[in-house]
Amino acid sequence: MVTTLDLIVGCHPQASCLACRTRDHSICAYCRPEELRQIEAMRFFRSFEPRQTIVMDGEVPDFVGTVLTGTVSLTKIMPDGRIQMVAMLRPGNFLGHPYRAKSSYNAVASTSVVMCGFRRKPFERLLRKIPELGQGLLEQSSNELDAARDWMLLLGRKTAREKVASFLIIFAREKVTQDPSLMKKQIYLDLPYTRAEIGDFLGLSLETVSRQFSAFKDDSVVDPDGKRGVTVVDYPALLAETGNDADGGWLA
Amino acid sequence: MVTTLDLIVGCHPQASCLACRTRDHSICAYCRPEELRQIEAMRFFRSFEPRQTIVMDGEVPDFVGTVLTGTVSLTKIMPDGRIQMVAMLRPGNFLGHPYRAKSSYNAVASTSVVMCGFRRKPFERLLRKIPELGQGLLEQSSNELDAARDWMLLLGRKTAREKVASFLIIFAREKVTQDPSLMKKQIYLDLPYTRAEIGDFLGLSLETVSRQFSAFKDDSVVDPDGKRGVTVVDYPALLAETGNDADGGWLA
DNA sequence: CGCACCGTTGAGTTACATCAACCGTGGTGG
DNA sequence: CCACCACGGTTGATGTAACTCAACGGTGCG
Repeated sequence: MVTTLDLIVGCHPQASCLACRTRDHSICAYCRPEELRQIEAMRFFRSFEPRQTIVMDGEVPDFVGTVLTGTVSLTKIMPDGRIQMVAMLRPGNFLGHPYRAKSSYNAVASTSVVMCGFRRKPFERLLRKIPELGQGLLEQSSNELDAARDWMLLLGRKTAREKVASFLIIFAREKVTQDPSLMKKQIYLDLPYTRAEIGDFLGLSLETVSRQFSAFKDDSVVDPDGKRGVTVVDYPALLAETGNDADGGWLA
Repeated sequence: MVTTLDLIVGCHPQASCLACRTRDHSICAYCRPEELRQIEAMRFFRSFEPRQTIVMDGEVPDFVGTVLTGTVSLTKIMPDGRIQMVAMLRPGNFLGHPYRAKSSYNAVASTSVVMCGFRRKPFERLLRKIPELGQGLLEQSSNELDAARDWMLLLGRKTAREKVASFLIIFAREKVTQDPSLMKKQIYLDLPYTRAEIGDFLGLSLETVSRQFSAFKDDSVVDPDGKRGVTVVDYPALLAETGNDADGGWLA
């Protein structure tokens, strides 16, 4: 029997991880069929609704896992309520730190999310048995570190305009790398965030985010639809507004 | 024969890694004497002068390694010259990403630095042979990721005053954890940075950094000596100025 | 219908950057 | 030896980018 979840995930839970669409971009990338079978025996799927919190800051999560579909956002909150987003996990990315007890951030599903999870302790055992998993985990961690550092440059030194351009480029580039011909066409993006959340992402108020969107619209660079949709009208122009040189950063 | 380098490092190069003072906080922490012997055979020491650059952005470094003494700063530079520091490596921390070619930041020695290094390729081979090294590396990476995320909250959401307080607390806490009685005493800090560099650290101009130092002096919280030295007069007060709740972050 | 939520836009404020002057220190070379 | 300069730190005056407060419109939902 094929369930909705199966369709979303792209494989039947009882089928092999071999069929998993996101495997190549996940911690399982280096695993061979033999190891995948061991992993398969312990994994389970969990799905989350938009705005549902997955892990709370300070909490000891009993599960870790890979995002299969949707977007998970990691945020930090100051005692007085100021919020900063500190990571955006997309399909293939891993949530949780093995060997670490408390979480140091909130993890919230920004869209509908399906994850391939493991209970923490058994996963740690698995990790000791399968060094390839460790390599995958290290690679994930290094990628996130790179992203975090690009993000730090953005937060510390970029103008509001550059921040918003950089934000949009992250999503646009994802599509452009899939289909390079898009670079010269219009690119429609369905952002997983509200203006307020984009503000939390960029260290801006929601009003300035909105104003920058309007400014780019006036300059015929992007065309927001008043909701979460934006179409990038002039990709090269937008890229030039980020303050980076051509290939700069993120998931580069 | 014991050289100056030996004294700094705390062990003779020809002696065992067992004598290494920073081993417990490094990627070697999980290695057993047998593995340490393998590592020993490949490591070499390198020292750097203050302000000497270790790796350049875009360059392919042929060496990776652990900081033994001093402070190494990782910075990113925008095409127009804006600078943001993105990591501060202290003794025990690892510089470089195995399996990654190009560096995505500049690494500069902020003080005199001694590193325990490896050529990149042989290190990658070592890494495959010794899974414990991988675990150490993963832990380092996770720690840096945590630090980077605290830093992102700082850059995105904190005021100049909170930023400077947080900056000072990083160094003060290091001493306090060594000797908790210091918490109620005056703590002298020899910062490895100029005001301009602190600005690059915090995403501020050097002038506002200076002004915040003066403001804290007026409030009898710290007492800068006009150079790189500062004595923290009231540690709890400084802590309260960071905007975090008591235990908040960094190398916590 | 009424309400909650999201986005936009305007007016006024402010925290920080920028520009600029000044001081103390240490190094260098005449 | 001292004149000179480069460098780091401090402080003041001024400008401005972004925040805050506030009002208003559209959309979806109970």
